[in-house]
Amino acid sequence: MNDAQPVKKVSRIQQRNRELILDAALEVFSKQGFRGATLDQIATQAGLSKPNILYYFEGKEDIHVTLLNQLMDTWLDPLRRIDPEGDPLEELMRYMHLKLDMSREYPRESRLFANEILQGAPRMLPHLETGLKQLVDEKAAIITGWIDAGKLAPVDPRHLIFSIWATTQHYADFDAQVQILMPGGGANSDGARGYLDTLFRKVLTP
Amino acid sequence: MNDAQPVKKVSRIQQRNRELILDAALEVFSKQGFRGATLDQIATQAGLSKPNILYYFEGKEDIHVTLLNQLMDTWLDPLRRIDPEGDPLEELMRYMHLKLDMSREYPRESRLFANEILQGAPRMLPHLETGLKQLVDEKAAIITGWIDAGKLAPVDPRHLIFSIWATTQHYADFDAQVQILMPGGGANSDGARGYLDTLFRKVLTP
Amino acid sequence: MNDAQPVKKVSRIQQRNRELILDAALEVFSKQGFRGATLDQIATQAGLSKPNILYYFEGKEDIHVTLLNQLMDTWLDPLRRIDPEGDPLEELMRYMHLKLDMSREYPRESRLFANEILQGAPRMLPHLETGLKQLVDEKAAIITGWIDAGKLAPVDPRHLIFSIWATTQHYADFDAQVQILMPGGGANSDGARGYLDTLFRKVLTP
Amino acid sequence: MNDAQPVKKVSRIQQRNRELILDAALEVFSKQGFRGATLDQIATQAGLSKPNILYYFEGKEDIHVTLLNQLMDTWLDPLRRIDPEGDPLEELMRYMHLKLDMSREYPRESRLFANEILQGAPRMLPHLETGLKQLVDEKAAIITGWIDAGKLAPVDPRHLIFSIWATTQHYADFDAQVQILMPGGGANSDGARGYLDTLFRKVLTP
DNA sequence: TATGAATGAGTCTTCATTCAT
DNA sequence: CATGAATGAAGACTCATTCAT
Repeated sequence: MNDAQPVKKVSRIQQRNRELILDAALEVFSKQGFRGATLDQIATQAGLSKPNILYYFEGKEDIHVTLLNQLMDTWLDPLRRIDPEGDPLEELMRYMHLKLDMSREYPRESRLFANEILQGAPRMLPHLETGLKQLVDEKAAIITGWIDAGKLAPVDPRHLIFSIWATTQHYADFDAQVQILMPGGGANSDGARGYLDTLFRKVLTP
Repeated sequence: MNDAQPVKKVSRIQQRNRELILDAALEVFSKQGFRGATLDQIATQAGLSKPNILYYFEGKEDIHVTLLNQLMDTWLDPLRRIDPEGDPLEELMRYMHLKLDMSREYPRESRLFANEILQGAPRMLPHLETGLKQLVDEKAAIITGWIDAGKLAPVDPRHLIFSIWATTQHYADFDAQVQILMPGGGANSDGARGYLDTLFRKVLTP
Repeated sequence: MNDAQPVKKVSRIQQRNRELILDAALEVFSKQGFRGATLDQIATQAGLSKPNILYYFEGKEDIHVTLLNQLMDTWLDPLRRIDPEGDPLEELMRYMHLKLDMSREYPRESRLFANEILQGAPRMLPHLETGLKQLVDEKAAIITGWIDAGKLAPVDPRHLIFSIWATTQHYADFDAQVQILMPGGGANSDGARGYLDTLFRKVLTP
Repeated sequence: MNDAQPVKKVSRIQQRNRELILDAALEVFSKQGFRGATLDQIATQAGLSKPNILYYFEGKEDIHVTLLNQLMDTWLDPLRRIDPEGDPLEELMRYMHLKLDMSREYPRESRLFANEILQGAPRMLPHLETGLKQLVDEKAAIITGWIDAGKLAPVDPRHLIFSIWATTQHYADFDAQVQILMPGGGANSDGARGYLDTLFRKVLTP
């Protein structure tokens, strides 16, 4: 039970440092964008030396791509979970709330993604064209089915999805603006939740 | 009547070149972000030499700030036009449609703005804190007045505004994604207009 | 007669600096090889700043390739001049002496070339496979014709050419060794000329 | 009889690893030159880790110097074997053929040596100035004696040696070029042997 | 012996900006 | 007004070598 596990120990340092680096990079990339970020900033943020960063990743781009790949999975998970067997309205409302939660909990990831799409998604096009498109097509079909069954108001499913993305991610991506414009600096963030609940419930209810 | 007017002639060239540069810079900044853009790209795009660019502007930052300043005016114009005397629902619906038009006609401006806010608005904070905040406060008060008068459904006016911004600008800022996900590459863009009209009409109708 | 020629003046600076750089690069590359040479050394040798070097050339490789391209022409010129109509023995002896002269006058070029071939000619293969091969084939045919006409002793023309190259370039490429081994430090360099004259005259005379 | 012999065992591993490293280093140095080679390449080629390489050698330079030292002995052996008592012409012809054999069998060593001399022999000057020079002087005296005895045609013995070196090593050092220029890619390598035999026999025969 | 991890000193290259005309 | 030439500062990446185990 007290077996030495030197191999795993080594692996743990690797694991730990890769995570340190990815977290630091997420911080920096999400704030500065890919071109604006420097390895120096990432290294400082991670508490490692610059060459040590390059011991764990092949280069700046490698770090960025690794982040984006990891992100896609987490990011699309709520959409994947929309259950064709569930109650249509509640499934979609739950999806919207999950997206809002993610914007609140993972604003850096949201901004990283926004940055990438804004630049034309140079490093994500393949991901979007395969994984994302397929998933959206599938879920759009489900929504259409619900509408045809009279369980939802008739709306274009893709524009519906866009509007959920746009309104929820707005609180992460445009946070600087939100903080300025909300009385009390946006501290009372439940306003958004209530408003968006009303908004989407009204548009979806048949 | 045949007086030479060198000063004005110069001024015209100046005017023209400043516009050339700003247009080129908008193109480049909106695609690459501030840090990702280079003076070389802007110069090439403008058809001018690099030192000549710096004859008209003090530096890269100066160009960027000038663009943002110019942008703010145009960008906020539709909001300013919301008429306290008009019909509440129609005023807000018109505002939303104007914003959607702007996203369609001026996507570069939208992306430039999005880039800036994403980075934390380092070069626009003053603008936001004074001009924008004041305007939003003022219009929020108007909306609140309309709600209190029973002419609109009761919604938080600021979150309403955010959702209008988010949903309309989405089509400019996340265009790369929209193009991939919409059947036919998003060519039929009237779907968005119809959907958003329904969305906001439903949430606003008392 | 004293017309100002501003355009040419500009061109002259370019011309002059490109030559400065190429000469400096020849010095450095021929001594250190491609990988061993640094832009710093070339810049110092040329009396220019490092970024200024990169104003005139696209990079280290560009300088190297430019040098090699220029070199090929000069280097093959003596071979090109072998005249099918001339006296066979004298044509070949003249060629050998020209090659020896070039080793004496342009030892840096010889070493640059030797370095490149030693590394497997990574940046010259196309040149060798087209220009050089064609030229050697052509001259080999001429030599074969002379041999068939009984005007030269029967030798393999390609190995003959190789031996001329090897023996003459040796005095440039292996100069460090020659200097050590020749009494008087190889100052009396006419020994080589006399020896090679005898060597090739004996092997070529029918 | 069952005594453990850890020291000798260790020594054997040491011996084996030093040889692995030197062979790998020869491969890499001869292809890339000293500056162009990296410890990583040598380690990979040797199948050892980089720090392990540095356990056996003090550094990159140490490996290189060790290689050159080992090389000198082997390399000069054929020259040493020229027998003052033997038949002059046959001794020298045998020497030439031995050198040609070595170029064929040990091209990496030839290139390593050529690289070093090309760079001005920075790490071999002492060797050349003592061992090599003394040996060449000695053999040159023998050749001179043979010439004075009328057993060889009168040629400068040092230039004779240079030409033997140059012509035979050419097939190793300039192999990339030879492969391109010889019909059939130089597969039929006996042409060189016959040609050089003729060449030197003619120049040496009194 | 052996190696995963780490780094200081380069090395190439980019770029906003300045110089000189 | 305009631009060819030039550069200091910074940035990504390499590599021989050292550290820690």
